Amino acid sequence: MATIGKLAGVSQVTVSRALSNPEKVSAAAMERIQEAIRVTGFVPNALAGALASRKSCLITALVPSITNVVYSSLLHGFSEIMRAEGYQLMVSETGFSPETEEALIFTHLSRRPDGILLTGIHHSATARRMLLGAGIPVVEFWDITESPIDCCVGFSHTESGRHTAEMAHGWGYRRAATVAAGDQRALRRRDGFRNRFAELSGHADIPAITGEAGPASLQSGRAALAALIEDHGFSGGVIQCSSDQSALGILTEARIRGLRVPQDVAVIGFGDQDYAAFTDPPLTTVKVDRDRLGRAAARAMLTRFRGESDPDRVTDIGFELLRRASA
Amino acid sequence: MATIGKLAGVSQVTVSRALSNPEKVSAAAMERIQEAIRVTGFVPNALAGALASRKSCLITALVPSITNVVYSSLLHGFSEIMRAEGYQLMVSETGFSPETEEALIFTHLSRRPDGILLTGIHHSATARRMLLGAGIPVVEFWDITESPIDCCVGFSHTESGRHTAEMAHGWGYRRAATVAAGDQRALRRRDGFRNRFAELSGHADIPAITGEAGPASLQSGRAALAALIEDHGFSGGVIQCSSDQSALGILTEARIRGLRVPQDVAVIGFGDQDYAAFTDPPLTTVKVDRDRLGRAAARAMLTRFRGESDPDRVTDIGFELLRRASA
DNA sequence: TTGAAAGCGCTAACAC
DNA sequence: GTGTTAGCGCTTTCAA
Repeated sequence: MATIGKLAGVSQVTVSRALSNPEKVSAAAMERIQEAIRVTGFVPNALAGALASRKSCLITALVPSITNVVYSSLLHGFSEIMRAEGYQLMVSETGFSPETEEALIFTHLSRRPDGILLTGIHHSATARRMLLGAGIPVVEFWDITESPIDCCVGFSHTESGRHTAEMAHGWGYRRAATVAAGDQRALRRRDGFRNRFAELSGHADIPAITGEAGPASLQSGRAALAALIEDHGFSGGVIQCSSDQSALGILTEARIRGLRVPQDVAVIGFGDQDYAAFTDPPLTTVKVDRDRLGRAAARAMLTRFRGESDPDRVTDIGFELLRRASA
Repeated sequence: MATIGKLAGVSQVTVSRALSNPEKVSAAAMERIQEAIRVTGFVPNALAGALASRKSCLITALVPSITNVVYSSLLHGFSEIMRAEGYQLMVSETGFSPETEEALIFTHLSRRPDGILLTGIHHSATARRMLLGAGIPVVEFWDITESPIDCCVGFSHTESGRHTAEMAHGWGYRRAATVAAGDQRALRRRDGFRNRFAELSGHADIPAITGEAGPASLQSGRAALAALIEDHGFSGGVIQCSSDQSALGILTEARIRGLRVPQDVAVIGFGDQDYAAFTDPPLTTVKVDRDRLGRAAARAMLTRFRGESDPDRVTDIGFELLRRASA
């Protein structure tokens, strides 16, 4: 900046102002400064700027996995809004591990972000302490709780499971099974479903296949149906899956085994992936408006930046069970 | 750090050393420092550290879209290795737009990353100038060229199209069509295919449906087959698609129209998404080892950090046509 | 409208 | 092993 200033015949401070408060610089000086910038290819150092102004224009996000469309599409919507406001996003993957999350929160906080976005509402005690100590907006998304660190926007996973059970029971299903990935939220959807379906149907024996924490794959869905039939004596009914991926696997395995969907096996997925409407048969699934969620999370953060008093701490964006032909 | 020092009875510099060169600090001092850190919940300021040391431990990446598994899985592999070496990743989406890319390169460079990762080999002149001026490693991935900015790792899209044409012709197909998204690389795969297939079959009329730049969707695939049949009089043969997504759309539309795959319509996708082996029929598709690509890109960058002389400028990781039942 | 001075929180180079 | 000094490249006051 000093160099630019020399070239333009002004001081370094004026260059700084030209970049951040253009209206406070005379047109003549402005022109010479811009010319000097063009000639030199000057790129300001945002690190120094952030250090001096205590504003990094950086938002940090932690998600379990970026290859999972559920999270990446959320980040997409979120970052789109934040970028329009001048904020950049730094993302890391926790791989569904609380320990990794804790370590990453420390690393991220050391970059002095203006805000932080976290997945889910369960964080280690140390993590909570660091977050609180950082004194920046924290938004937890994809789940809700009455006691967020700062604020949260999402929906109740337990409720989505319960609702799925009620609808399935309403459609006449009397037998059920569940296939879930091992992560916190998938398990709560599963439990919500099992408890409610048991209440309604009077059958407490609802076979459950539980995978590892981590992304469910089509393969794991296929294996799950095989296990359900061969190891658990599952002989028909509705299967609640924790993702559309595993639901697609079940559809595939069912076809290979000559089972009719939904007559012999009915399938309900979760996520409403873009292919869900085009599987054979089309997948009945729980849809969460991820675009809206991403935007709501961005709005919550921006509201906090503006320092508005008494902003909403918890935003429930709900879910919707889309009935298609698979159940 | 000064506060920590005071609590531990040492100077601020010793605290700094305790964190970055623990071996240069006495065990006694170390212990008191760590205790003070624990008590205060101190999180060092990486911004200030980066400013002073001219090393940000930040890698910046630009991809067209993070919701596209092709790119996100690459980032996943890349960041995994980089994180193990102490580097964090900042990602932004260009949305397939060169203008956006240029603007983002400027923004990213202002954060003084230690290296930058770009998608593809086509960048604006201004972008190239900025990149060169930054004096940091630049790795371009997902494509190759003889004249990278710094280095590139990927494969030849034209060649993958040509190879697909040769194989399809070898399998006995004599008629073809293409369905491509509008981005640079999809178009080169398409052109490679069309040129080679025309040479081999002697039929120069290969109907081509070209979409917008941006992610192809299942829907666009369905629409493409409809257009092929209704507008282009396509009456059978093999269809080369620029993604598995659109290929799945074609499979879907074919089933709805009562067309047999591959007898009436044969389909070849691109990407080998995780569901490709499980569609009905399983999808013949071009596979690129994305994990390997991500790792190769990371290795290229790390090699440059070590300042090794004469590192490989271009790494071709190739591709593979997986024949399944759809063609 | 512009500039001078101070300082953001750290690391690098040197002394002790 | 530890401390002192001098910046890193900006923004923020304050004064002119």
